[in-house]
Amino acid sequence: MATSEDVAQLAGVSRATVSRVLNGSARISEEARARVHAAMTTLEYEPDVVAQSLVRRRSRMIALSLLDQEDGFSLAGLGQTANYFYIDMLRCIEQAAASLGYDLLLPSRPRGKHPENYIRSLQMRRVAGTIMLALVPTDPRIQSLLQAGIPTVFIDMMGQGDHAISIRSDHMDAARQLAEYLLSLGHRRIAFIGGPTVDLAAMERLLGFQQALAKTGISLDPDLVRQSGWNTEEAYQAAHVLLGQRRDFTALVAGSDLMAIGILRALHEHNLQVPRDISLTGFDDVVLSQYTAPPLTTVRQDTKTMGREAIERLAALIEGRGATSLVVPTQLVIRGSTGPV
Amino acid sequence: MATSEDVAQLAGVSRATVSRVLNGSARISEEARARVHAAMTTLEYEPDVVAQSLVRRRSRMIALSLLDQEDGFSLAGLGQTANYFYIDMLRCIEQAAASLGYDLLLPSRPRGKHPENYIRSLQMRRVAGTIMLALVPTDPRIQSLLQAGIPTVFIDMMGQGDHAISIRSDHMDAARQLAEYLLSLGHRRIAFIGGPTVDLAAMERLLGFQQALAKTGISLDPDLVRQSGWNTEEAYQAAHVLLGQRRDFTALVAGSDLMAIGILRALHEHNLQVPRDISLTGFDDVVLSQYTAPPLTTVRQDTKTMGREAIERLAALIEGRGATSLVVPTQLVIRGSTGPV
DNA sequence: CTGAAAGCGCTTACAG
DNA sequence: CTGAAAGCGCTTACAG
Repeated sequence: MATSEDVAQLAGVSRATVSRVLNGSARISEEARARVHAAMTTLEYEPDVVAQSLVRRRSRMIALSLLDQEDGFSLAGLGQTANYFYIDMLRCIEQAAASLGYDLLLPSRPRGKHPENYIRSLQMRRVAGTIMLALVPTDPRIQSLLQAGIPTVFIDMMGQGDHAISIRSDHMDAARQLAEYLLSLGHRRIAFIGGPTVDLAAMERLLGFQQALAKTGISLDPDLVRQSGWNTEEAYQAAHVLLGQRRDFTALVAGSDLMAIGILRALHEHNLQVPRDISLTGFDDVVLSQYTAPPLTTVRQDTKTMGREAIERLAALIEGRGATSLVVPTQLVIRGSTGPV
Repeated sequence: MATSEDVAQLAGVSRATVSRVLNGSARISEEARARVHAAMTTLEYEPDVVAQSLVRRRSRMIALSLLDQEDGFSLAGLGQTANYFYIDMLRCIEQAAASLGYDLLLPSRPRGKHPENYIRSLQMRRVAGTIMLALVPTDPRIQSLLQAGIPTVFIDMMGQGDHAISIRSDHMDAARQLAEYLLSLGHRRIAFIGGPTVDLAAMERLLGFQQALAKTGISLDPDLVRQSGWNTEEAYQAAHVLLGQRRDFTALVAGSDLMAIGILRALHEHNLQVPRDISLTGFDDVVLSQYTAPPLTTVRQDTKTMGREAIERLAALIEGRGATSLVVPTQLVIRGSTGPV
């Protein structure tokens, strides 16, 4: 593999000059630039990113931290139904990162969970920035990260600082769209099985829903509002409990699509047909929600925009251009799981 | 952040000595070792992995390449139902990598798809090895990788060389277990909607199934054997076509759990009840297959073992200890989607 | 516009 | 057992 020295020799210039054309420095004669370019192509030269990282004190890697409330691994939670949504998010992030020439890194963290160790390991790896996805808001690493000044984008959670912004869906508005749609179908007694309300997104969805109903003078029966974990299993059980006690509602709003899948099964087992007996809605619009029976009415999070904006704004932060937080709109998707009363 | 120079000064030794105790060299006096260790802890020293990579010409990063027949991105395919299985695989890989102190890298590949570029970018990043997951066997990068001598583990596909091994499930035996179970329930006319037979795993599953039936003197009706893409949608459609033509079977074997989910919906739409009218089986045992109605009988791939062995054997390859390919057993999981004739 | 030199933080023969 | 020195492949003031 050719080095900048090889290129310099072939082009008859110094390594400094090679470096300058490589980095697009202005003060280079056209002639030198041409010779260097020629040499680079004949030698198939590609700069050594490790050496660059060492001297620049910064790599072109973005660290990914996600979902690790559970056991400290980034991908660990992905297999759980609670997090299927984030898979979509991840692919959009990867795509955006690649188009800006950033690698994605899943750092191993052998030395315990002290947040300082986490930060140090990021610094030692010279990561340019980090994307934090779906962490619990109390994760101690968040504070350390904000203090360390590593450029950071939080997705789906709050968090700001000089070098940090956040990107989230407009959960309240999403819930409003769903509520208005159900109201338009004539539903008045509506049950709600949401995610854990310690989770901001879950809380916002509940609030948005309540407020939209209130606007029409309808209030949610507190006993018809339940919560469960984000995963399919817990939602399934919560639905069972609810159905054991109450049946006097015509629509049921689930906190997420994957929760809706569990709830669908519970309804099924209670011999309730969807949407004939009960209308059911999800949240997120994961791919799978097209394949339930019936397919789910839900509200789509715009993962593509979120991923692209996350990387672009992170790049701006890295390059010192500054960036602001963003709230991304959602879109109602009507399918077969909802119908008129 | 402290450097080895700082440690050396505080401990009253040279950087060479610091480096030696860091790397566990034998020829170090107990006293020097103790002083260096003391200095390292008071300074909270951690070696700079970038500098190490540069001089050792090798990092502690393992590159991940997966699923990118589609558009060149590693995570792109994960969101599709066809690949939900690999999410499980990934988390097991990450866990194993972390426990051996390897980072995982998702390299961006801006410069087109030439396999040489791919290899060069891995070399420039000094990756220690690569894990290849679920690529199509004709992917040109595979050959280049084998030639370049970068330690590689192929998961779920063949491929061997001096520095490469493969790890796969025993698909034929998995299909045999399924066949024998269905036979024991009294099924004789069985339909099969498998994955694309250009895919080795799909082919092996079909063969294993056929052979197990043949042992009992039963042959699969060729017209009852169909194939579709691995995803939910295509399987759904294939099932529709099949059910439009034939109904004279009592069991249907799907090529994967996610395919089974699509097929389940088609059966539903044809007013066929599972398992009363037709028994249905999946493959893989993804988390979701517990939550279909009814839950799926399937055969579990041991992702945990596969992930752990992949990383451990890759580490062996990296360290020049050598390693051999591995076939991992599967396990029948009986749930509600199958019943007696 | 361009080159010589120093330096990024480590490791590793080479001597002793 | 240990240190001085060279080197990994780049970038960047500093001069000119």
